Amino acid sequence: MINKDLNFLLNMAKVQSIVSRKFDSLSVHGIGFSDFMILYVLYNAPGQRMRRIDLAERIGLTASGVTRLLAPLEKIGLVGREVNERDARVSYVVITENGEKLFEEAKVTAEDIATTLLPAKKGKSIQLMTELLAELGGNL
Amino acid sequence: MINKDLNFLLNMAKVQSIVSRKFDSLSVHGIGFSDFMILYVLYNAPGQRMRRIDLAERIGLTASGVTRLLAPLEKIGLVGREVNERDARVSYVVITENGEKLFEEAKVTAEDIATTLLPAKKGKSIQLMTELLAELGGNL
DNA sequence: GAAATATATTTGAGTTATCAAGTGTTATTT
DNA sequence: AAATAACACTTGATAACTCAAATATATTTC
Repeated sequence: MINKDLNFLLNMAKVQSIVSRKFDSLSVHGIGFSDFMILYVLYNAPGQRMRRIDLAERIGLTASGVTRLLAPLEKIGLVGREVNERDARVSYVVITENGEKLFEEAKVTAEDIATTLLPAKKGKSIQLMTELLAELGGNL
Repeated sequence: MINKDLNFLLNMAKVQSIVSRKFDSLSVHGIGFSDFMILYVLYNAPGQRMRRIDLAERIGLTASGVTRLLAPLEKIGLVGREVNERDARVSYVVITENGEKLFEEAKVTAEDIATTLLPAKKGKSIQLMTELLAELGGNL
């Protein structure tokens, strides 16, 4: 009916839709899936800081999307903003202490949800899929 | 840093984001990714028709989302609406002749894009991932 | 058979993203 | 050094969803 590649992409879209809805409905400590992703990346970034554009690239969104996601996170104090002395175009995003704390808590919940969602005994499949995703740009 | 299951889900989210953006920017015959999915499912449904709620379940969206996606598709004549004589709550979605025609054209483009996006030689990985996705509800 | 419950769909309000265009700054030409 | 291009980011308009509640039927229970 449809080739394997397209079939794969359609099914990935469907699964992603189901998974993200389940994640958000379990509402991991008041933040959404993308917010969690941002905190995760910042938490592990050298100096806990990144340029907005690099952050966007890293999580697979556009710069615009990142600007809009960060605004509320900044407002509730999970991230902060720092200028670059050498280049006034750049403004770094920094994870705050509160952001780190919240991430550490949310991480536990998120891992739980992930493990619940994924069928056990699929360790090897997950490994393979993670490798394939990495080749598709999923190198978070 | 983070367990394998969660890492997998984060990477899937990222890849999905990249893929769907690429798909939509190539604008497959004026319809979006989800629209394409709807036409695909209807095209292959017995009688080319489905209840809205079954369609929603099938593509991994909510009934509400389906209602909103169908409205413009109906307006441009790619799908139609039919009542169920036995149950007045139900209204079937039917793919129209124009809808079928457009799907057949869009399918070619979509398959091309999918194949371009996925690295060649990954036949076996795709197979495995498709199987795992099926276990996660990705049985389109 | 009336009342309570369940089901299919739509709607109102809000969220999370997009693209294209705008702003301000830096780097590169010429 | 003035003009041009490139870059980082934000903003306005819009799309594609979500959830919770509303509407309109059907089905079950008593």
